[in-house]
Amino acid sequence: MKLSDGVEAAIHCAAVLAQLNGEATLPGSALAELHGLSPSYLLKHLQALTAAKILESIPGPNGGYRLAKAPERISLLDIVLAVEGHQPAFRCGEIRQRGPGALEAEAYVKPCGIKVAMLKAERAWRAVLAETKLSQIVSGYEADADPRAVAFNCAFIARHQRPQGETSLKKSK
Amino acid sequence: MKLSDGVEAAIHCAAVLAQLNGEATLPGSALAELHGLSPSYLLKHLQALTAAKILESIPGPNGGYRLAKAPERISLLDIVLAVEGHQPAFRCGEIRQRGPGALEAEAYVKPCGIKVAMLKAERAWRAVLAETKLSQIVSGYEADADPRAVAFNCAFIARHQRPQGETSLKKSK
DNA sequence: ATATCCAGGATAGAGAATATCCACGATAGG
DNA sequence: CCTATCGTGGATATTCTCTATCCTGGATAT
Repeated sequence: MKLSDGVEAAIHCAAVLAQLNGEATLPGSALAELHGLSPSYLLKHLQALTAAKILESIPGPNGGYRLAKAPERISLLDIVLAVEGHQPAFRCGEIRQRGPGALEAEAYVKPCGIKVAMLKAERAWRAVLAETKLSQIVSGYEADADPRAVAFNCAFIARHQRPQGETSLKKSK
Repeated sequence: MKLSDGVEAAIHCAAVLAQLNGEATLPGSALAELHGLSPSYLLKHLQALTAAKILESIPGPNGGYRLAKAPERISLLDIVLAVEGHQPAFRCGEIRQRGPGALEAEAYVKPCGIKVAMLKAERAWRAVLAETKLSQIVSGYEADADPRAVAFNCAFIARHQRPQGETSLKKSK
């Protein structure tokens, strides 16, 4: 069992976008550069997050990505499901209905006990992810990470973010 | 994210072996036939369970598999880890150490907050699996499954199990 | 000795995840 | 109106794991 690598990248990106000012956006290429990831591949995951209404995308020059809602309302589960899909990790193949001794399909009204137990464990996993919000990740980062890393991140965001709404400040460089 | 199919087969097999009498064993080929699975492939998973000390194997004619300990002392987590390996589902790629603002490795003493959150969720998943014992799966099966299926299973086991310890009863067929 | 069974390595094949590329539509700015 | 920038989405190649099978060798009861 393995979560796809895209999950990690997606959470990191969402955490960065949570630090933008107001309606500002950040282009996908900047997110890729900041994390040292391939732009072409990262865009796929950003699109998945956009389709899941976690991010918003603004096309055109001065466009980019931003969060679609407050970081307190985005959970890690939202992000994981957007990237990984909604299928449970345990897929019951109904082995009990195979082999000699198999009965008609109608005989299997009660769900397989093994499936029930596995899905119960998965619900516990999802519950923890659901109560962990993006805002907690961000404040944890700002509190625990090396101040130099935080400062660099902050400056990088300030340098690349695009203010939205009106034609306003000129980018200094 | 997806659990390998072997997990489902392994749990079913363990549940069947839990229904054996005393020290009796059941050959891997019988387990494969009972579940309608390929013997060659199922053996791989049975070997993994044996290596994890969940099953015991007896070589030679009259040999086979049996549980290595009481079903109350075998959890679903034991089986899942034996088949899937002990690596967590979320592997932190230390994305935070990549990209332009990366610092020296010594600057990252505190673990990544994202990793911590993901592993916490995984611990919750494992905790539920750890407290679900094979004995519960078996009694749940005997209580909920179609009586005909239970009877067939029981008869199949009686027909194929191999009593151990002494040269005793002759198999009727 | 022989037949039965498990152990474990070698080896394909299938399918998913990873990684790129390109044509297209949208939009801000000149 | 033209152009440069940016996201969308499809097509494609590559890599890797899981799935599945086979075969040799070792152990053991008859």
